[in-house]
Amino acid sequence: MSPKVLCTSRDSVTLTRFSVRQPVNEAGHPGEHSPCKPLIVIGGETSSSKTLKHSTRCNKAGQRGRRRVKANDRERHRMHNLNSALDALRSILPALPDDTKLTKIETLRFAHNYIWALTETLRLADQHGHTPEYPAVGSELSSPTSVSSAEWDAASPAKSGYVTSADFDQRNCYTSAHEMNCKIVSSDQSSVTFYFKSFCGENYLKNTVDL
DNA sequence: TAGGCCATCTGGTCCT
DNA sequence: AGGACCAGATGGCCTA
Repeated sequence: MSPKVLCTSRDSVTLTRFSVRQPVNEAGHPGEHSPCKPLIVIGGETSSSKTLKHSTRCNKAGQRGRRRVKANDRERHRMHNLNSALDALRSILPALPDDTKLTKIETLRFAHNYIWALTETLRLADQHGHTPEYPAVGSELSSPTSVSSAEWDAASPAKSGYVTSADFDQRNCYTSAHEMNCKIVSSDQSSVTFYFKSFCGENYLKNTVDL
């Protein structure tokens, strides 16, 4: 499952696996508009307006239809912005080995785990008396390597300063539905190695950060 | 073919 | 009144 970028619609990205649907009117026929900007006219029936009452009703329906079209456009735009933000989040997460694109929920969970792992790394660095050195803006973070589920299961958390994500959540009065998604497996004066679940299939990742 | 994921439409609610 | 946000419904595409 690796959709490819097809086209941009305003500030958004459209994916080939999700062809932009033509709007379907009440008769079920697709519209004739540009694929990147579906338009649906609702309540815009034309009438010979035999009576003022009928005309008023049609005008109200037409106004309602125009409002609905505008609202649809705003909603589309809003969701595109949301997707852009998710893409931005994906772009700063470590690349997966097979370059698989994370789904929305996977992206959020992966980010949660990754932030936790990095937070723990900083905490351990501080514990060892290091001053964290942040990479220059635009520089690449080290990419994690793939870990088998067996290796994940076998990995023992580091004894020194080890904290589970569940502990982390408790310290912050959170409850976590998914515990133990990260493991600090080793830490010494010079580096911290952690495993974390990517939430993409059965992928487990390993990363070592130099202190 | 079923299930997952997604984009879009839609009506409701809240806020300015 | 109009915009932002949200959740439900719908239907298309893809994969196992």
